[in-house]
Amino acid sequence: MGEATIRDVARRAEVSVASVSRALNGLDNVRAETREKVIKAANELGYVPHAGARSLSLARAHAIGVVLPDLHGEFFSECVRGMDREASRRGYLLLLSNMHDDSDQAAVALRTMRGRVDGLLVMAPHIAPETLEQAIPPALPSILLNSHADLPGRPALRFDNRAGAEAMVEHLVANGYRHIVHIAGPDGNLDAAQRAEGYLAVCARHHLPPRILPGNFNEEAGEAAARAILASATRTDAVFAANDMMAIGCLHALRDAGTRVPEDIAVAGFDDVPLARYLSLSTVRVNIAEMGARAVARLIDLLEGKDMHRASEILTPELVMRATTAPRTASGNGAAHA
Amino acid sequence: MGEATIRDVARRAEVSVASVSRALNGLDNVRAETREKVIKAANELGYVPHAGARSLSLARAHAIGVVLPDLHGEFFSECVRGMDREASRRGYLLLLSNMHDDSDQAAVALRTMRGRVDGLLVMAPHIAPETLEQAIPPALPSILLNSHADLPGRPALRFDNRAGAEAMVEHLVANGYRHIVHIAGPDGNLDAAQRAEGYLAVCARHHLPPRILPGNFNEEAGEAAARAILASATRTDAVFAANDMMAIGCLHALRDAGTRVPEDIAVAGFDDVPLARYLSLSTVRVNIAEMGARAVARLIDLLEGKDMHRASEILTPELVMRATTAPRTASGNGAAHA
DNA sequence: CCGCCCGCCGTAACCGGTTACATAACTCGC
DNA sequence: GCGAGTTATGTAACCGGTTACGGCGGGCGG
Repeated sequence: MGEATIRDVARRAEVSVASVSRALNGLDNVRAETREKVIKAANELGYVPHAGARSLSLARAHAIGVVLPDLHGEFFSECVRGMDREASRRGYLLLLSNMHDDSDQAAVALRTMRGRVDGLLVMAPHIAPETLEQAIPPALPSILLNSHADLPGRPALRFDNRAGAEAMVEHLVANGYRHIVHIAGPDGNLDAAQRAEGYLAVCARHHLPPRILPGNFNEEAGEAAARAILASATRTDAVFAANDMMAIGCLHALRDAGTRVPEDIAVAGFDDVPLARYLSLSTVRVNIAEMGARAVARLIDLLEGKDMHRASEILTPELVMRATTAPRTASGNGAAHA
Repeated sequence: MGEATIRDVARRAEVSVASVSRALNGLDNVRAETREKVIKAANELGYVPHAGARSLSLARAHAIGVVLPDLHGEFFSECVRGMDREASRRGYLLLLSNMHDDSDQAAVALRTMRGRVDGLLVMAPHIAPETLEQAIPPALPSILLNSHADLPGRPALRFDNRAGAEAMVEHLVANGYRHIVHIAGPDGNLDAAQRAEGYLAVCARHHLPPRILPGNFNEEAGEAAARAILASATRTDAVFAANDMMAIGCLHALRDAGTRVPEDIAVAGFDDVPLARYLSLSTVRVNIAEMGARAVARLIDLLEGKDMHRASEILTPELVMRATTAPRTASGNGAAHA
């Protein structure tokens, strides 16, 4: 019971606590002999410094708080993985708190971080900037991920959703598609809104009539959209969904109905979830892990005063062209592979 | 700069720090009037208690440390999600540290948790028990997840990999398959070893000749295994891979080579990753999120002295039967759906 | 009217580290 | 041989909370 404290080590090594602290932290103003005595005593006692006490007196916790919404699957784990990689490389720990949409809960999560972490990484695409602003302890350096607006003192990192969407729609146009439908993401979601913007911009540029179907990022919404498309009188030769899951739902529903993809209708998504590759779904890749790592890197730079670039940063996603948006040919150019 | 401390609040409310502490923590020995003064002052100053200091004096951090290996994708996120759900429900935070295989690094990760967390959740299927034993600070309550042996004072939680594997192989046998090959996981991985055991047990039970191909949990290993199977003279009518990713790799490679699944060769995996459903892959579902949640629940019970069940716990996985292991018929019973 | 008890509150010690400052010993130059 | 400078060490204050303990005033029983 009761781990050894620094005073136990001091007693055993017959020196003062100050010397123990100095010896173990590698300060140079201790005699080699003393240092050895201390290290010996520490080993014998199995002494491990109490990080909590340490961070209290240093006013440095060497931990960063991560507050994420309830995102699922790859997105979440990739993000955390990237963060962890960078954090552990630089000697920091991650304090994690999922917040489940509810914005009160978010506030609570943020408060409980006070005094445990040196800085915050907050991803909250669904929370209003003002709410966020007042929920974050003002003195805590923090970086916003994929959030709404910029907040005064807090740099942000986000993907250029709009550019990604534009690139994809341009790609569709270049491949000969003209009647492109967009399946939107949920209302109020920033990523979704920006992707829709990109779609609209390209439509306007090429004088194509835009057509947007509602969605919510779930597979079912994609299926529903497919049904709507098939039932509708308006001609459609390509679908650009605001995320991969909807694209996949749509893809399945279309094929089940006997529609050939891409010969009859092309389908594209956004995110490049692992599934996408298996289904040969064209999509826009956002490198989540890298975003996480960058965020951590920037936050630590900020914490350690090495903050060279103080502006917000925008990561450009990459177009991934696969079979579901193959160039349009004179007509269906061969059977779907069995 | 410099958040308000409890002494600032005390000064402003014109009471002592003790009263502030009592008032804010809801103790009953403060006059209502005093409590209000304190709360008012605290709000005006935007006071948020310093969790680090709090945990130092309470010897309670209300945080639990999670040390996970570098697992990817769903497995990781599901696990963390389950943990977080339970933890936040009970007012705890998660301190996360991925350890990247290297066992020194694991030791470091574990040490830095001292004094920050009240308990530990350790998943280390690849680290020897002795190494683990001495790396975990002895006084820190902890629960082992999917690890090798039981350690003296530390309860463990694990999946019954063996039972899951047996169930799947029995299912294959029941569906008429007799020449079943197993693609193994990486050496030294406990999950992998137990799955192989289950496979061997069923083979022995039915007097079927076992055949094991090497693997490493990656998709490529599955593809390689498929090539080996196709090239080999020995007849094979079913493949049971130690995890889904290998099963999926195998599935693709087989189909690319023109082999029909399941008519010519059935394929089964283990894990039930989301991909499995899309590919209609039969598999064994392990509810990772639940394991995470249970682990957290048990750890907190332990911490709070509510530890009723002190034994290790074993979760039984569930068989998920899909198209890739459909019952064997007289012969191929129809075209694969277009 | 006195003593006791009780409710409310403040002072100060404590959690386990770090570190400013004081001190002591020792070197060096003159 | 002595003052200045250097180096190694110890003492105690501090980080920001919690809480044991004691004081004080008021109500109450005797």
